[in-house]
Amino acid sequence: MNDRQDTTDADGERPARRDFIRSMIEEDLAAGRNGGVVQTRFPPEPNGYLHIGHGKAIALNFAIAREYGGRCNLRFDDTNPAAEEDEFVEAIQEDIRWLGYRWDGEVRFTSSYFETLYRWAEGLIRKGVAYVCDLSPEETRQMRGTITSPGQNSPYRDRTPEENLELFRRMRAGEFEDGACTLRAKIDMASPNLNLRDPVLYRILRARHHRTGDAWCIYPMYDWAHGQSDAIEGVTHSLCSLEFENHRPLYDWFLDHIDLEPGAPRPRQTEFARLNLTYTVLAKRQLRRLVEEGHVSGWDDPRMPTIRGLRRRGYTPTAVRTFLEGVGVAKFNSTVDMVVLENALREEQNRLAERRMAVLRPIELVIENYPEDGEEFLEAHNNPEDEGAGTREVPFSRTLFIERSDFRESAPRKYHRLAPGKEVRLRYAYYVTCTGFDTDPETGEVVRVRCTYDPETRGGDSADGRKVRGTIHWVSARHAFTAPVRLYDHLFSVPNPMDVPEGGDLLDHLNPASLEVLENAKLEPALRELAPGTLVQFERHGYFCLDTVDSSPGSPVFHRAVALRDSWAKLEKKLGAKPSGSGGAP
RNA sequence: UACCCCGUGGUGUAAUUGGCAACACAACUGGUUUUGGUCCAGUCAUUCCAGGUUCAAGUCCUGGCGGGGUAACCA
Repeated sequence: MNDRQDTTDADGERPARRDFIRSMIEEDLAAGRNGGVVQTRFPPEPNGYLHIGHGKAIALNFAIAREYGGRCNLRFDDTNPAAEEDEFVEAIQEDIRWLGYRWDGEVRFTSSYFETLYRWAEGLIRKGVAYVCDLSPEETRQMRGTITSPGQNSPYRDRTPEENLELFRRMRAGEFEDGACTLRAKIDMASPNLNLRDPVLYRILRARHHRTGDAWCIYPMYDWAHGQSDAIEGVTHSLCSLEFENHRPLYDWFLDHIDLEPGAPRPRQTEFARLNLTYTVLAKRQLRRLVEEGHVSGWDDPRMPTIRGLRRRGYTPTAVRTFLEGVGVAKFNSTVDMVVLENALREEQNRLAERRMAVLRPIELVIENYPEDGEEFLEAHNNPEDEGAGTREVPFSRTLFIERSDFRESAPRKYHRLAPGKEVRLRYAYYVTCTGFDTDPETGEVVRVRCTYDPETRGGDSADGRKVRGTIHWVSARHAFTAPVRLYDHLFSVPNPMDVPEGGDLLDHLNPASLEVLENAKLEPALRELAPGTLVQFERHGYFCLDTVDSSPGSPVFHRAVALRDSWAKLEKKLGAKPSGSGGAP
């Protein structure tokens, strides 16, 4: 678990880019703070699956530790047994490892520090800065005041340390009902920072904890547990998201009031903006809703922004990391365009993925001058970007399938594909010229395209040097196999789904076309041997893989991880948008 | 209505800490191309506004304006 040998990145490299956090760390280093040590941590609560937003925090913490020769712990912040489960402890570790990050030493748990935390709490009581309060949750809330008005002191605020100590021990011993009392810090009920209005340190809660079982019936609150756990682990830089900014004074207050080892590093909290992505949501609550209400197939649905969803979708750890480490970090709440994530995959896979031919929406193409029973095998490059990927043989015959969209009864302007009288290249095969097409007498729909081929152009080159503008992909009807192919699109149809008009619902923005299943895709034979999860490029379409969940031997299911850029679609849209009067052919 | 944080191209981040606003993505032009992919070249910002300090301000000061966060015995 703590091995580092398969960490993909080299250790100790200085960051190529600087941000306010790295600048601060370098300042600390220059000033000789913390004895030149940099230590971070990733502190998830084990109450759900990780998503790409967590990925940003993971990448930040682990990358910083790596860059400065420091350490990064994985610590489960398990202080609320009512919400946490072992299942998530396992899943979270798996996801972090999949991303390619390795934490230092053993996995940590805040629950391992319960005893130390408890002792420190008694210390606060002895110093007279913590007290047992018998107010009910509702009373506590009411007396805290509001955002614009100060709170009032609890009537239990002035109990003596002796009395508090006894009460606190009885709390731990289980002598009081759940919710009967709390331990609170005695700070300032009039503070403009609500977090300093005598925050609760411990509540009584009889719930079975996933690690400590029934050993405790009092549990520390986040604020009390977090900074102290950082201190215990020697964390120097405690990075968290912006909403904890107002907690920082409390974080520091606790550190000031416990008895830290002299000379021990004092952790410092620094906040950064969490990741937002267009066309999706990154809030645990919303994601859970999508799963529970069945709008997706589960936490690993390829449309989900969860780490598991991305993995199943076909994203590679390096592509995700490239994205994560490239988005930068700042204190400004921003939203990164989903295309940046997609682009990271495309860019990587352009170099790596082998090419195959797949016809997603087939229409028959008959080569009238090709021998009825003819068959030959043509050589195709597996990856034009990588000579080392070699070549393969693709079967060719008289009847092929081509994309429906590669034929038009009459060619619009700038359309370089098949239309009556037009010549195109069949990739790695021959030039063909369209001679006609057949339609269904009932519907008028084109059911077959006819053409003749030029035998002199075998392989896709003509000796006379004539140019064809279009190259289309194809599969041999006799040799191809049929399989379902799923096309995924954004889960939501608007860039910011959280922007819901009054009375509306987030789900109003769900994209009804986020999943399209093509049941009749025709695939070249080489695709039969594709390993599950491996990405290949379907030429002219995008990067696809065999679904790891829904495929079974003999019945493969393919899906698209990300589409190729499609500048024709863009052009066509633009041409179509032009008023018909102005753009007509001469 | 209180307190805290933040405002740099369409988007996300830079700017040697006061010295010609840079990189990536997107968009748009053009070129190459047996993927309308890739690749190559080019275009795209008076740094939220108004004052002030300075030879010089994205950076420092003042005041506005705008956005976000905060009132769990959640994290």
